[in-house]
Amino acid sequence: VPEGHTLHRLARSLNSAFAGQVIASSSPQGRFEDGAAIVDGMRLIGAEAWGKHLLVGFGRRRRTEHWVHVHLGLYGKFPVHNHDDDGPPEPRGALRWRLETTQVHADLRGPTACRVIDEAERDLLIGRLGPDLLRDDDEPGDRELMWERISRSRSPIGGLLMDQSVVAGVGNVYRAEVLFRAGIDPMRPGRALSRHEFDDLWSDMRVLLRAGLRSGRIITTRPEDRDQPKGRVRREDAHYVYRRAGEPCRLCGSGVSVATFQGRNLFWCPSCQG
DNA sequence: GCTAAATGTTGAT
DNA sequence: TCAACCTTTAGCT
Repeated sequence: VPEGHTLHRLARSLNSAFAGQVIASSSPQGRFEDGAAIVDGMRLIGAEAWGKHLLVGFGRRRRTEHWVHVHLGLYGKFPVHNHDDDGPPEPRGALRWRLETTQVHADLRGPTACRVIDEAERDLLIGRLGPDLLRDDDEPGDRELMWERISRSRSPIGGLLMDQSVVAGVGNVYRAEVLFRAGIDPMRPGRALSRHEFDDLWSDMRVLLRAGLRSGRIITTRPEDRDQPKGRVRREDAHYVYRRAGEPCRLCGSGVSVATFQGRNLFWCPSCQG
């Protein structure tokens, strides 16, 4: 479930559960033993998301002394649970990192990255990421930077949107859906986009990401394009092209295509995306 | 009940 | 190009 919106939601839920609290930290699985021990007994100062990366700050007082960098990868999970006076349940399976207070615990499983870093490494990480459209501290210059990057590139726009140094937080679902909504062929070189097309793409990406942040789901279809326009959006109604290979396009009825591009499945409608 | 594939990235070959 | 990460779900039996 992890595109950018998931990580921002995770940062929120970690903050409401732990921010300002002294926490116990452990690695039942053992693969994060040393790191978990460093922040054990420290105060969790705050969690923040940058694209698909999560940074959790710890310190003895108010100042952050260590960051834990977490990346969920394809199927990592980091759910927060309440528990009663008996404490959290006995760890089961591969539990990389557990954070706990007397009331709540959070269990991290299956991450691609989980390591303790310092301020300099954090700056390095953030520095290699493109603008994150879900952060409210983004500057107008970010958009220009992204336009420069795209308008100078011969690479397909479908690849550029997945490049975290071009834009942070967009994944395979948003990539496919935002290009469909814009009517742009994923294989079109970045430099072949007009400024107008880019601006529309940028705005729509922001709209879709923010909707995902609000609802916790990636829903990109307009009600009138769904098979069932009313009520809760069913999973099979949520997207225009993502994972709909062979099915009829919601707009033109012709078959949705799929191809492997850079090791990932790319979905698009050849007739709507010119 | 079992298998394959998945919203991602890194590092080795 | 591929294995690793090791969870969850869809689809098939």
